[in-house]
Amino acid sequence: MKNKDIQLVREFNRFYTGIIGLLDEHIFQSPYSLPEARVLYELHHQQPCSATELVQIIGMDKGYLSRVVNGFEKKGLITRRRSKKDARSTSMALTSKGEKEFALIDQASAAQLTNLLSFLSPSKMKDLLVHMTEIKKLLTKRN
Amino acid sequence: MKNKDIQLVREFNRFYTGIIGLLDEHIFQSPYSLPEARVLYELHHQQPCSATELVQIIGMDKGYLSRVVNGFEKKGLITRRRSKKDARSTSMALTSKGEKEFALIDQASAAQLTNLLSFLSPSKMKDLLVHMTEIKKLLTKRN
DNA sequence: TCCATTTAGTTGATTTTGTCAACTATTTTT
DNA sequence: AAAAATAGTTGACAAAATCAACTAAATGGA
Repeated sequence: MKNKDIQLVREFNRFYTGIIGLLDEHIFQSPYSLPEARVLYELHHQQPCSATELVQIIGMDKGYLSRVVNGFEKKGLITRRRSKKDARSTSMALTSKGEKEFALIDQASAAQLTNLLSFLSPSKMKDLLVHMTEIKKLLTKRN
Repeated sequence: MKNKDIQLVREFNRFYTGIIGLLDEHIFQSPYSLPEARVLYELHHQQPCSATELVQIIGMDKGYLSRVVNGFEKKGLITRRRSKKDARSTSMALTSKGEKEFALIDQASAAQLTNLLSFLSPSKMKDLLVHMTEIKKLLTKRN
């Protein structure tokens, strides 16, 4: 593997880290922290699910997650009930209020990205997607 | 702009955030924190430079940077001297020890990436670089 | 020149974020 | 039934980041 190649990939990584940082900024104007937003996102997509599942997906400390999730419950964003199969674990899901909050963040995030990409012509946008798709394919090992 | 397009870009962003997170992990085995490593990186590339310059480039709080940089000085990684033109600002540069530390981190980082990409054939590697270059072009506004 | 304003950097206080280990209550294994 | 493993909680702490007040120097007028 060529050294120069690695340097170029690193340069792209630095570049894209900046882009992602830019996009994460919108969260600072919301009442949720980045990790909270991430939990909300995964809850939306995984529900119903247990804390352990979220820990595995997000790679977050379980103690930390426990607090985040307790906060959500206090705010009425989620419901929790003990699993009947395994009384150690709880089954979590977003309440309609939780879904609303998620939708708010999610839409703001999409809007921010839309804005960031607004200068792209439809054809350039298509190109962008092709490149992204290809990178994802290339970096997802199995084949 | 199509809604679906935005969703796809967001999916790529999530995917790539994971990749970058994976790569950042190597830092946890080094005696430097992520922000310290970042400062070291920028010092290496910008030196000689002032704290204000680093603040602008990295987008870091100046108080925070001040502490990081003071720590570096105590460890003998950098030298500082008052600028003659403007006695408020200091001109910083890496010492040879600082350069050595930077090189260690930098090489470890490159090695980690090399490892991550080791399964790519030379031709796939070339493809990857093409896509990255194109994305960078597309997202760098001016033209 | 003098004075007000701006700028570079430091410091203390505080908040936010994340980590770790101990602990309870269950479940699984043997 | 005892031992080991697992889910989640909690307290203590450490690391990362923010903010405002402060010193010292520079700058831009009146």
